[in-house]
Amino acid sequence: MASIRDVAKKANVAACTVSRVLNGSASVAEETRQRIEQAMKELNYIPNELARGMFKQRAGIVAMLVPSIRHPFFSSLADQIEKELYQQGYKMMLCSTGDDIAREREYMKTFRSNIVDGVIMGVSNLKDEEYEAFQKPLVMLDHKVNEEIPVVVSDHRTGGILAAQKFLEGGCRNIIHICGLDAPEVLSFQSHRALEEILSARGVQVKAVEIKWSNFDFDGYLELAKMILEKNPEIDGIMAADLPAVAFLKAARQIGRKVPETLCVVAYDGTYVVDTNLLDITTIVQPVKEIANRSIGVLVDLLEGRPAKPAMNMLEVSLREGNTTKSRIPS
Amino acid sequence: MASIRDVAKKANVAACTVSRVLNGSASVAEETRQRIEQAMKELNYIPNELARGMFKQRAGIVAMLVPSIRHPFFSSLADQIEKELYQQGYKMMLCSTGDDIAREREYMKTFRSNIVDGVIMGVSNLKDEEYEAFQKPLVMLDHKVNEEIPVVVSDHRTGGILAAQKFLEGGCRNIIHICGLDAPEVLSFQSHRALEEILSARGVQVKAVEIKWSNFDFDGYLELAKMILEKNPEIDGIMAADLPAVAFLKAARQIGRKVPETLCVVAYDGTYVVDTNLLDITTIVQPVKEIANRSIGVLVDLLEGRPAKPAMNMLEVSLREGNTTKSRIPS
DNA sequence: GGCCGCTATGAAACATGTTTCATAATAAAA
DNA sequence: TTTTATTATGAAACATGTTTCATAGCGGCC
Repeated sequence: MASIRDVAKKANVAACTVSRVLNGSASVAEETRQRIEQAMKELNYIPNELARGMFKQRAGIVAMLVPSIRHPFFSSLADQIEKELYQQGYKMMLCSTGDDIAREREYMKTFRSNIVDGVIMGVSNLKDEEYEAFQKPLVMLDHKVNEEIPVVVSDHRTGGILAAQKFLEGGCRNIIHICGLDAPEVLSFQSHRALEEILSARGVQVKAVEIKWSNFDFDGYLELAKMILEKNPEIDGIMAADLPAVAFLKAARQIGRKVPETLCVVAYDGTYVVDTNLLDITTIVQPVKEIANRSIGVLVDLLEGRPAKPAMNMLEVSLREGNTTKSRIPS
Repeated sequence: MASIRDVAKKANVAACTVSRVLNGSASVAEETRQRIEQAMKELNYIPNELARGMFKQRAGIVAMLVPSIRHPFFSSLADQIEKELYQQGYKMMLCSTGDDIAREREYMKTFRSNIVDGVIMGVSNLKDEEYEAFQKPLVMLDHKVNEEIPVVVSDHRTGGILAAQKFLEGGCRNIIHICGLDAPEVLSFQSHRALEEILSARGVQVKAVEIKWSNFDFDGYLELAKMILEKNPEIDGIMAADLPAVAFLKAARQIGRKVPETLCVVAYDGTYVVDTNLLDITTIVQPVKEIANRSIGVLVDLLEGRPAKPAMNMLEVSLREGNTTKSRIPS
């Protein structure tokens, strides 16, 4: 690999002059510049980004940590994030934890070693102190650590409210909510709070069933869905992420439950998984593009020393009405 | 950020001694070691991987370039690749081109600048010379450049043959194959060749319709599918990647075509998209795990200077029979 | 003619961790 | 006791690109 000094030697100048040509950082005589450019071409020279990054204290890479890369929500989000980063001149390092805490901790440690400039945390199972001790710019998704570390989050409370309305309109009395792990900092749990608040007030039962996001396996979801529906025939409403929601629809069909007549289903996320379904699924849609845009906006501002935006970034969700819920109950 | 010299100063030793403790590369007196470890802890020291990589000429990162990160096949593959890389001590940089040649070229240039050690190419729209000129270890997926650059590929020919048999069993006479861009180096096109070879010999029509993998949008596929089915009522067989295959199933239902009675559908890839469908879809399954395993195996051998395996790595596909094809035609 | 200021360029230092070579000190062998 | 081997450690060089500071050359101005 040709280095800047090889180029310098070939062009009969000092290394610093080559550097000046590379960066346009100072004036170089036209004749010298041409000689240097010629030498670079002949040696097929490409500057070593590691060395550059060492000096600049910048790697040009942002890490994103998610529970699973193939999960449709996270792969859609990573896709958008990579596009945003590309536009801002950064590359994306994408890592998954499989919801394994040790792995999350290990990756966080790696990220501190100057190999990335900042991190988007799409998973957060460590203790708050561990995020606070992280000395680089960090953007948390769906998880509030403190007033300092920026968070980007969908308005899950509204998501819960919109879903609750659908269940009420459908006359449902027993709802199951398939959700992520419960923890006060996990903001997506707000949807559950809202759901419970509204529905309990009307005497509707709401039960949470927790599952992990990683290592998702559709057949597992399907079995779970069948079991739940068979053991609890009184269940008449389901809220779940796209994939488990679809599993419930498939299970319902297999055991002969009519949707939406005797079972209302609301999917949560709005990835392409709901689009591919033969049914038109009622869905709470998270604004993936805006989440990516805001996350990278906030992170890059931090990285490049621009004034910090507010730490809390809440983005609107929307309801897409399908026919897995009833529009109005005949009274 | 504390550097190795700060640690050295605090522990009253030279930097090289700290380095020896870090790497266990030479003997250090027990008492000195403890003093150094203490200093590292107090300073919250983490070695700078950029500097390390510069010396070692190794970044510890492998790039993967795909047309789209959210495409289910590529996100599943990237997921497995990341897991394999993790086990081998590498991190994954995941980049997408959106099938844009300029972007692919730009990323390839970036990858040469020592920021990654090697590349897995899940997309390949450049000229062969450009891959040949790339001076780092490279593994191509589904694309043979020459006898030197390693390729990992599914046995698409067998995939085509298996599908052809299903169409013959179902008595289909007019097949449409939705496929990627035609190019002699794109090995996935072998499935089309096989399909055509076998079916033409039996007087069955086969037509290829080319689409791009990136920026896939299910509604677009759905429109395309409807248009094709409506304009060509004679079509009675479809082979397509999971997502467009599902689009055809949805389109068929919307315009009242019976599957499999009057339309046989074979999906190609076998991602979770086929699992989520309410129908049990006949599918040619690519061995994603093996592709990831083999790709990283070959790449890491190259990176670590182990003897090269054969350049061509062909992996078996399998057929998963569902009920979107007919098992046997009543004669 | 002498001083000012600008352009072009190089030498050297720096970013950080690693390695080679040299040296001192101690232990073992003769 | 002297020689040899071994252990522990540091100084300096290296990997590569960037920046600061110094210097030389040249045109313009009074």
